[in-house]
Amino acid sequence: MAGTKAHAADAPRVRRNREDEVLLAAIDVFHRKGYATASIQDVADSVGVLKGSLYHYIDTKEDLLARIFAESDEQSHTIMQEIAALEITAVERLRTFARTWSLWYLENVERSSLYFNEWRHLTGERLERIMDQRHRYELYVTDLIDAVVREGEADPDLNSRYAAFFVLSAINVLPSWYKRGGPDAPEHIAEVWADMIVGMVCHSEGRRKPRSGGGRSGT
Amino acid sequence: MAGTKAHAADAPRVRRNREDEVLLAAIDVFHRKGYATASIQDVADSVGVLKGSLYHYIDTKEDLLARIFAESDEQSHTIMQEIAALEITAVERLRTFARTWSLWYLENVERSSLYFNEWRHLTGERLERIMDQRHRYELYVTDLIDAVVREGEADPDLNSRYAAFFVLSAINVLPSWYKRGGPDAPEHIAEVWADMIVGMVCHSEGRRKPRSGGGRSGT
DNA sequence: TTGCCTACCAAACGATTGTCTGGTAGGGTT
DNA sequence: AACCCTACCAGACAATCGTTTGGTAGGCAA
Repeated sequence: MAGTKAHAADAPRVRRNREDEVLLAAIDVFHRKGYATASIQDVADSVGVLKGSLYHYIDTKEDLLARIFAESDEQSHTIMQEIAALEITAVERLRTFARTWSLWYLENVERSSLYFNEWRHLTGERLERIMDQRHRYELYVTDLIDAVVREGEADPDLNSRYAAFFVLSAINVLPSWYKRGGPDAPEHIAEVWADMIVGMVCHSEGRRKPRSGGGRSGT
Repeated sequence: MAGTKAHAADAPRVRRNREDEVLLAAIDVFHRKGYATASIQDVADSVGVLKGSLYHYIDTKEDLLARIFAESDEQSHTIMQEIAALEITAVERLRTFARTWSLWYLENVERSSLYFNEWRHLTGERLERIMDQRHRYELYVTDLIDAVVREGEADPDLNSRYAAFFVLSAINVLPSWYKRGGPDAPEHIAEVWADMIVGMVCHSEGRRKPRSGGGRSGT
C-alpha cells in the first residue's frame, strides 16, 4: 500500500515519482513545441533539473517518446477490452466505441495529439508496433461497420473500409480542434460526435429503423 | 512567349525554373522527413546544390516553408471562388465543396499534408495569416451547413459548428490515409467521401427528401 | 573589350543539439 | 563505522544545424 518502492514513500508528499514527473513534463513540452523542435533541455527545465540528469531516467530522447506512447497504448488497450466485453448490438457498439473514444481523446488532448502527430519520429521496432496498432484499429472499426451492415442498419452498398477511415478520421482529429475550458463539456461533445458517426454510417437510403431503445435487440 | 526572363529560356529544356525546382524539392523533403527534422542540407542535396547556394533563392528556412504555403493558399482561393460562382442548392454546394476539396487533397497529398502538419512552424504574421485562413474555412462550412438546415434538408437541431468540424476533419485527414496508386481512382474516393459527408449532414431523423436530381431546386 | 548580373561554390561561423563521463551528497542497510 | 545505491550536478563531447561571407565562372549588354 506504500507503493512499490518502500523508501520512496517517505519523500515529500507533493512530489510524485520523479520518473512520472519526467514523463508528464515531456508530454507537455513535446505537445507544445513538437517532438523534433523540443529539446531535452526544455524537458529538463520543465522538471527543474540539468539536462544530463534526465539520462538517469531515460536512454535516449526517442526512448522518452516511446515510453509516452507505451502508456497511451496501455490505456487504449484497456478501453478496447471494456467495449469488447459489452453485450450489445453492433450499432450500439459502434456508438459506444465512438463515444468512449472521443471522450478519452478530449480528456487526454496532449497525449493523443502526440500519438497522432509525432509517431513518425519513432524508428525500428517501435515504429512497426505503432503502425501495427494503427492497422488493427482500422480492421476493428471496419469489422464493426460490417457487423452494422449485417444487422441491416446500414446501406449494404456502404464501403466499410472507407467508412472506417471516415469514422476514425472524425474521431482522431478531435484533439486538434478541442480547447479545454470551452462552453461544452467533453461528455457532451463525445455524445454529439457519436451521434454524428452513427448517423453517418446508418443513414442508408431510407432503410433506417428507429433507434432501438438503448437495450439490445435480436439479430 | 519565351517566358519572363529572356535569357533563361535558352537553358536546357528539361530544367524548369530553378526556383520552382527548389520549392518542389522542399515539398518532397519536408513531407518525407517533417519540416523540423529535415535540414536545408537535405533540400540542397535533392536539388543537387550546396546548401549555402539555396540562400540565393530563399531568405530563411521558414521562408521556404511559407512560400510553399503561399502557393497552396493561392490554389485553394481559386477553388473557393469557383465553387462560390456556381448557382446550386446548399446541399449540392456542400456536396461540390466536399468532392472538389477531397479531390484536390488526393491529387496534392504532399502539399496538403504539409499544410496540416507543419503550419505550427511558421511564426509571427505568417502564422496569423494561416490561422485566419483556417478560421475562415470553418466559418464558410458552418454557414454552408446552416444553409442546408434552412433548406430543410437537415435536422434543425444539428449543431452546425460541430458538424462543420466533423466535415472538415473528415476531408482534412484524407491525405494522411491516401497512398498513391491504390485500387481506387482519386475521383472515385472523392465521390464516396462527398456522399458520406452529405449523408452525415442530411440524415436527420427521417426528414430527408430524395436527392434532388442533380440540378437546382427552389428554396 | 569592359562591365554587370546571375548562379553557384568553398569554407567558415556560432549556436544548439543529444549524449557521455566522472564525481558527489545523502539516506539506507549492514 | 563502513558501505552502497540512488539521484543528481558539472562539464565536456562531437555532430549538426541555419546562415553568412567572399569569391568566381559565364552569359549578356554596351
